[in-house]
Amino acid sequence: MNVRALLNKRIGAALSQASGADSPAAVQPASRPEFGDYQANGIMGAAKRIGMNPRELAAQVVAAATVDDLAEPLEIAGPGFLNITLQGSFIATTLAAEAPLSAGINRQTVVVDYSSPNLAKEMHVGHLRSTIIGDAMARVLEALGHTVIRQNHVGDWGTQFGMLLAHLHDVSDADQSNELADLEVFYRAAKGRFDSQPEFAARARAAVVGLQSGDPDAQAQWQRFIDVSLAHCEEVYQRLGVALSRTDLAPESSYNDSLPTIVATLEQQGLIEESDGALCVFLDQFTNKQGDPLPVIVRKSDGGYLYATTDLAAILYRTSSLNADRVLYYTDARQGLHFRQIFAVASAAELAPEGMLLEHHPFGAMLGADGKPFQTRAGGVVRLTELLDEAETRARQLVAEKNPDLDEAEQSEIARVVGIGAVKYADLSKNRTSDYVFDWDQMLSFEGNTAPYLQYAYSRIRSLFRRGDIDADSFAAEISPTEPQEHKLGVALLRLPEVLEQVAAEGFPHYLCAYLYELATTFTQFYEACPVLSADEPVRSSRLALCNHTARTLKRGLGLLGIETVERM
RNA sequence: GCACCCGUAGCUCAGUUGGAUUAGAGCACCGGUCUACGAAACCGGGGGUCGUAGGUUCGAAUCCUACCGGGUGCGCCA
Repeated sequence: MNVRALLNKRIGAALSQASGADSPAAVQPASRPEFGDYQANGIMGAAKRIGMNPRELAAQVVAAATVDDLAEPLEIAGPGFLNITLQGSFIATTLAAEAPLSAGINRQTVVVDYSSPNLAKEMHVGHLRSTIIGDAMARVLEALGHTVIRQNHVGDWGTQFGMLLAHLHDVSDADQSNELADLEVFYRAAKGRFDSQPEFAARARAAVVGLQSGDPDAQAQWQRFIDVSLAHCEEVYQRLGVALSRTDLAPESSYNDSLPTIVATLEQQGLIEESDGALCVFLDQFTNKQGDPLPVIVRKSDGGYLYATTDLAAILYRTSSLNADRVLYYTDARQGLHFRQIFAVASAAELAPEGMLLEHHPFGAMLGADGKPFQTRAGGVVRLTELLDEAETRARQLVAEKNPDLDEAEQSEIARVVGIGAVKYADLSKNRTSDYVFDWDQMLSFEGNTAPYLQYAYSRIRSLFRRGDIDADSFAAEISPTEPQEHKLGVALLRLPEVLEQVAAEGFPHYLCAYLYELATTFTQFYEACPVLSADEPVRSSRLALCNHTARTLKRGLGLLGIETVERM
């Protein structure tokens, strides 16, 4: 149950009735503990609009609002705030009921376009943010009951594959597996020859033509290369715990056949102009350096198509074949203009129906501690496999330091969960729109808003149940919050649904991280103040139930971020 | 030149779409808590004219305008 939405509804209704106009109640969690659990801010604004004294209006709202089944009597405060404190019994029954997260959700079919690496090379840190953030969003949307269709729009087509195929052609069959084991090296070798050997470059271009015209040999070689590259990606996805499989693939090449149709459609609509031999769509709202209209080029002067055309084809596919209500694109911020243009063209050409939501959710760059783009010491790209290796190595050292008594296998497993979780959480916990600084020490710290801190909080609760010899899965007891820390923890536990809905609406997983961190700190405050196992019944059972609920919420929340937990660490 | 994003504590970041005469966390710094329901934790302290200057109003880190500073993008790569 979304308590915030419920309060908005109830108080909003009273406000509309009292003010005679539709006004949002603007309920949000209280900014300070002395103001209760939630506060309604909407009364001042409504009073201004109708020229009424805000405190008078507040009094009428209090009289008209029916909240006595969930809250203590509403309090008017300051210039016209309403302070809301939830009843302990409401907290208890709501937590006990455990309504599904999908309750009350207007279900949509949502396409989430994420990861989308270029298959010509190995996955590197540039792919990390899209992969992690997109995956978390897909999980959250799914948990809320939406139909989520993951789309991994991998780059498997284009001129660069010509040189890769030409180079592959020169390698004996026996050596191919070896050569392709390191795609980064392979790519550099091919690129080196392309730039320095005219004969090779010519063959590379010929290979592109062969590929595009459906030459069986070229196709077979290409397919082989793609398979190897995809296997690399899947290895990374598996290690990251990212739920992308071959069925989620929507490679660029899959749109090849529909590209001429897209251009023809645009032509029929009279949107196409020819400029220097290229077919373009000009839209007034986009201008170039000279202030002239900026084209979206959909077909090059040599007849080839571009990613703009492919993206338009993808929009058509997603609306007509996938029946998407909403499409979310997780790509870096530099592509912002591209997507604004593509969405505008799609709208002008009516490729997407009116109500369909196309949203680019951009993110900033990953920077090193020096504030410059995150690179290896040599200045090269950091491969994801290497990054994840280092995360596990560093976590392994920490585990060995902190808990040397655990056996080797368990230490390794904990290191894996903590190391990978730390990398993912560091990214997810920051506002995705800005650049972020990648800092090993910060993300692996057990202090502050980090994955290890949350995982630790979880493992402490599990430890409590072990110590008490209580089976958490079958444990059930009524929660009756009496101490302030118990009340605060109960309210925090109720907030998961409203936070998830906000994440889904705005595409910001860091809201969920902030929530989980707050939940964990609220829990430790409770845990410091309120003895559990040594308490007398029924307080003991009530507190155990709070602990159990907290552990489940932490695990569930982290799970929605794609982060695992361990029973001890 | 135009467009988009961003300037918040020494550092890394929040700030729920305009809310509460004390702008929050975590690092780092200073000082307290363990013969442990896990100290991998907790409690307290110092540290900010929210880039600058105006404006809008009961009320601004948040909205508007102009500057300053940083990042990114702007015709046949993706």
